[in-house]
Amino acid sequence: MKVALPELDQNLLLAALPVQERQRWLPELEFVELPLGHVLYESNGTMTHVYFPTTAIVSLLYVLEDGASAEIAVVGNEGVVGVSLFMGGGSTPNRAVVQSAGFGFKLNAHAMREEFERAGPVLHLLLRYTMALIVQMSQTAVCNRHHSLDQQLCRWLLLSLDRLSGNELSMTQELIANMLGVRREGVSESALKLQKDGLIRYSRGRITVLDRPGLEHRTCECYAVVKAEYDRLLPLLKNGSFGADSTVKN
Amino acid sequence: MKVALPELDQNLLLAALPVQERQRWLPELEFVELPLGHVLYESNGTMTHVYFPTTAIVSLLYVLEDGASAEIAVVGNEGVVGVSLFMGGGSTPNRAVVQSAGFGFKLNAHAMREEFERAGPVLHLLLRYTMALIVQMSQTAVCNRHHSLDQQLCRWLLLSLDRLSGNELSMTQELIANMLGVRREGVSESALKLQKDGLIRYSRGRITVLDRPGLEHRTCECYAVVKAEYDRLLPLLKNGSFGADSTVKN
DNA sequence: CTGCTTCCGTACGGTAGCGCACAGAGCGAC
DNA sequence: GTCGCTCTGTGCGCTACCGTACGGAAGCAG
Repeated sequence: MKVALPELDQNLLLAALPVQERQRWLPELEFVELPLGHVLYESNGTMTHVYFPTTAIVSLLYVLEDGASAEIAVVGNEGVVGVSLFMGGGSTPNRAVVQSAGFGFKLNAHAMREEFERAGPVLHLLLRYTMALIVQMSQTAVCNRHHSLDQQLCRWLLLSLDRLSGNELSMTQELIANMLGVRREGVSESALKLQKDGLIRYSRGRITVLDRPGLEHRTCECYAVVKAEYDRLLPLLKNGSFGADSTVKN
Repeated sequence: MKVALPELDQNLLLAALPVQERQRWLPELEFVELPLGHVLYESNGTMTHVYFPTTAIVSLLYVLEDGASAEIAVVGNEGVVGVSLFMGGGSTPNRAVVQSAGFGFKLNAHAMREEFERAGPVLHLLLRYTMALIVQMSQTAVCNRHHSLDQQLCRWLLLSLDRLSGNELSMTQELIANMLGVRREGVSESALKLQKDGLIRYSRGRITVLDRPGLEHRTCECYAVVKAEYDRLLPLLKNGSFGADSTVKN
């Protein structure tokens, strides 16, 4: 019973797989490097695989006709990139791009669909994750409407931080601006405020978070809502009894 | 074989049900009136039913702590309200409120889940619809970020129009403002521009659309993208062969 | 007709973020 | 070193939208 591959458990969805499914998937899963900026899917492009990030973070970006962009949601080791493969349709008008370099597993579309069709615990797991993703998207929509750049930057930093180990992220202001759909100069100003107040340290694409509670205090409610919803929908335990009792009440 | 109930076919999802499922659902479906302003779900509230609007339009609103709000998505006769019932979780941080009075069917949670568990064609139908909903949400997010109120108003009018028969909608500027998450005065100004240019006529909560192509010309790309995606994912034919061949390629 | 309520038009100062332009600072290449 | 590139700070006018306030118009009730 070779259920080795310790990297597997770094992705919470993979970690939650029941033993049987895990066995089935093992030969199909491919451990890949996900370098910064790598585009997993282009908007409306064909999707040949789904990705389960372990240490990487992937942004779902919407790119408008004029080139302007905005982040719709972010996926890290808690999730999977490419839900439309099993949800149906097979493509979305989004671009999926690696926001923070790292690794992950990829699984080919066929295997994914086949597993999904079994309608077993994996289906429910994936659907519940998708539900969490929906919540994140809708929160992004209101946040874009109502909250200040200062608040959104904090939210973004926290969301990224949650998906990384350590308290440092490498990210230029230019890239953050693309994600948030704002000007680089705006990010510069907001980041300076945070730096002046000792919450972060910033230098040429390296951000060190010094005061996480401080960030949480400054951000809008959106961060907490999204986090709470992920925790509620995906109460993933590393000891992995998740697949067994997979139906959330209500 | 009593597959009567002509109202059933007014909701495209119900219309697309294979005969067998239709028979099973009939005794469970309840035809209800959905008056303007009626709240189907409160944020994070328990959901006892899902709703299939026929002539009504339902808005999924996010209401912030300070009372500000924004529309996340809109559901009419093409869809179903309450996806989190089958997706998992059973609640969302959204409020579902009737934006345009009309009718619809409601189905209790138990029946819904039971059907979903059968993992038949209905599951795929619902998931594909959910995918379309996701696209709408993400489009809303970018639109909120990048497009002008003028454009968004046009988009909103068109989305509503698509879900109604006729070219008239009854809607105060106050309500539209709540949906778009802007000031009423802003809506007033934008609507006036449209009126001056002869695209709509507005009077005390009644909007008559005079020049639909004109609206389409003024709106942002978001409207077309969402519409195209709905058409792609839910190519529903009224002659209802949809359930039979329910797997979209790719 | 009178009065009340709802809905809509308008005005005005305030501000967050944009577009643009440019200067300095860190860092690697040579 | 020094050149060149990337990344970051800063300034300035501009626009869209906000908050607030008020007046008028349409419609309903008596």
